[in-house]
Amino acid sequence: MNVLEKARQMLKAKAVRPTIIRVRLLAYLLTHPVHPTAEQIYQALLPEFPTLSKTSVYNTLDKMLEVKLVRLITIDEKETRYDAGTAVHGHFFCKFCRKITDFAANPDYTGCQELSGYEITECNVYLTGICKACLQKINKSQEEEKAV
Amino acid sequence: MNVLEKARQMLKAKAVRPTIIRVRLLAYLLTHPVHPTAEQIYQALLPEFPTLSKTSVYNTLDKMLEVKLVRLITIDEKETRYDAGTAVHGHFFCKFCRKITDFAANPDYTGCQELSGYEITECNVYLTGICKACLQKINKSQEEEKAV
DNA sequence: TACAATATTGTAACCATTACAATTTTATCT
DNA sequence: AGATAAAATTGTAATGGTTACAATATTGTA
Ligand SMILES: [Mn+2]
Ligand SMILES: [Mn+2]
Ligand SMILES: [Zn+2]
Ligand SMILES: [Zn+2]
Repeated sequence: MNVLEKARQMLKAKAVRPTIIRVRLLAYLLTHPVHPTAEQIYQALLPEFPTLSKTSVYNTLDKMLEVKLVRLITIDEKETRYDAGTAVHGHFFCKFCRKITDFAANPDYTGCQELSGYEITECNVYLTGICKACLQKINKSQEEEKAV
Repeated sequence: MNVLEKARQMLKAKAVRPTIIRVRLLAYLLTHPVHPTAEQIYQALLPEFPTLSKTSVYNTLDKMLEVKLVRLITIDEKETRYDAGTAVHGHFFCKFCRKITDFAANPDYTGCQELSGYEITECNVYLTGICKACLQKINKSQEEEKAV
């Protein structure tokens, strides 16, 4: 089953009409797990849907958020990002390249005193720092500076 | 030592000039650990500083973020909130009353494979749901509905 | 095909945040 | 104290992501 059919199935399973835009947008998220912004999604779909409006992107994302096919990533305060990854996982945000990467995280706060009696529906673990690739770049440029 | 003097000390320790606005703003955060927005901070300080500008609030907060006297809470995608709480802790966001409460959380991701070689500078654990008080309100109104 | 419900579009507005130049305050030196 | 320079604060305007809303197009059903 290709990704378009998969997206269609996922939408149907959540009783969301699998319109062409919804299917392609969800398929885009599934095949591009880089936590894109609404703007990036819009730009990516524009060639295929020349009349696409950004409002449709937001509407579609809102719909999918409602039924939990997509989750919101607010680690970058500048703009919201979206993730079709359903499995529980944490997010790391690199301050240099601004990329967001996944990592394994499955925190359990059921035993937490302060939260007893609370109903928890979403969980996000956000780490911020510098990724390996950027650290290497920084080290390299520092060495070059020393050499001069 | 009162909170103003404490705020002054904290600023000095971070080599940030303890100007009157900075001292009062930090003192406000220390005495109001409710994770206020920039707007709320501005409104709270306005009576004391009638000429206060919102730019100053943002400037002051940015300065304190730089030296880590304050941390950013991005759990509510609508607006950024600020926290002078330095100790490691998690945040719970109630979708109904929009209050953010603290809870004990000290995740350790040093052994995480995906992050080996990464430099982690910030850690945020965000939980979203419905707080105890709001759940009780909802239950009560549901009972009343039944009764009618 | 006709109809009603739903989805999509285009435009304008909203609003938190930022840019920036002008003004004021502060620290330092004579 | 007065002069000077650096830093902080202010006011205004702009930015940009997001939302409101009415008009248009598409879809499902009979
Ligand atoms: Mn992810
Ligand atoms: Mn807190
Ligand atoms: Zn990076
Ligand atoms: Zn609540």
